[in-house]
Amino acid sequence: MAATEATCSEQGLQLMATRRRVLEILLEEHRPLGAYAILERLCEFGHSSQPPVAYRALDFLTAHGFAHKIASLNAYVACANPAGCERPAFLICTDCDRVAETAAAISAAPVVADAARSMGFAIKQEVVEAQGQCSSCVGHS
Amino acid sequence: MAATEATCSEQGLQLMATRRRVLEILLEEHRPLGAYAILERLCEFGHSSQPPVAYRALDFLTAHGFAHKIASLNAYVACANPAGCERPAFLICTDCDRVAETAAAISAAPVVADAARSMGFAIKQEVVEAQGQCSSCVGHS
DNA sequence: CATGTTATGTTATTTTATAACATTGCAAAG
DNA sequence: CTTTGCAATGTTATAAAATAACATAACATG
Repeated sequence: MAATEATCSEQGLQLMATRRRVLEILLEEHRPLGAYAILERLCEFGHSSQPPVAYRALDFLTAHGFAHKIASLNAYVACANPAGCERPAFLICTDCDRVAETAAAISAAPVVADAARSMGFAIKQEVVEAQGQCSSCVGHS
Repeated sequence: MAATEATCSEQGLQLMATRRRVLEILLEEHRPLGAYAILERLCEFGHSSQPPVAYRALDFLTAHGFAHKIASLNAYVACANPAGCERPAFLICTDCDRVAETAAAISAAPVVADAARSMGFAIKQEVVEAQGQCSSCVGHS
């Protein structure tokens, strides 16, 4: 949160009330939240409850790397390392729904990087999400 | 297609009319198609046009590896290598929308694999999707 | 204070996906 | 054969996720 505020004032970004509140909501949970779940929470705090409210805040947060969208869940999480976050990868526990963020890159996967290079494909952005069981859930079923 | 038929009879899977038709539709395109685009095509061939029709066929095809869902697009593509497909990765061209499939695995990315191992996270399934420009589109804008 | 830009509010709609229940077709057990 | 049980479809309705489009407010700054 502090890191985010710092980055914002550095870069002249406006961390407005709604955006800040959405980020707080995401930080309070350690799990991915759907846009509509966020919206519900938002309107408990007196904000309007129309979808664009949530989506705009999420657009802002994800555009600047303060939060990430988990494509395979259609859900959002706060960034674990807003200061130095590039090409994040996610480990999603299918039992407890918690998500761990780790620095990565497909580029770190020689197989894919090589394939891309040999086809002349220029990678701009990556989605790397692994689903499985976290250490707490591994034994339990 | 032949490979798919072979696999089906081997494993006692039923490649029914709708499922076959959906696979053909996906094979004809080299691009990912949304479920509703598929549905439109389907009903041109006399099938019912209710969403579950498409989704059921897609569930079947993806469950058995004959097709894949591209999570970052909410769209579906035929598998490029139904015979030996495991842990596919996708290179998605944002200009021409074409998708190349390549064999991969996060496990192939030491950074992520190590992170998972050190946290005791057991990876079951992976989503690896890169967006960028394919060789034909790289110069053109 | 006029002006342009950035952020919000609001209404409506589109796109994606699933729940739930009824029906059909067919193969294997009786 | 027939019945019984499963797998696949048909159908209606709804949920869930996302965006379009237009109106309004807030506010720095020239």
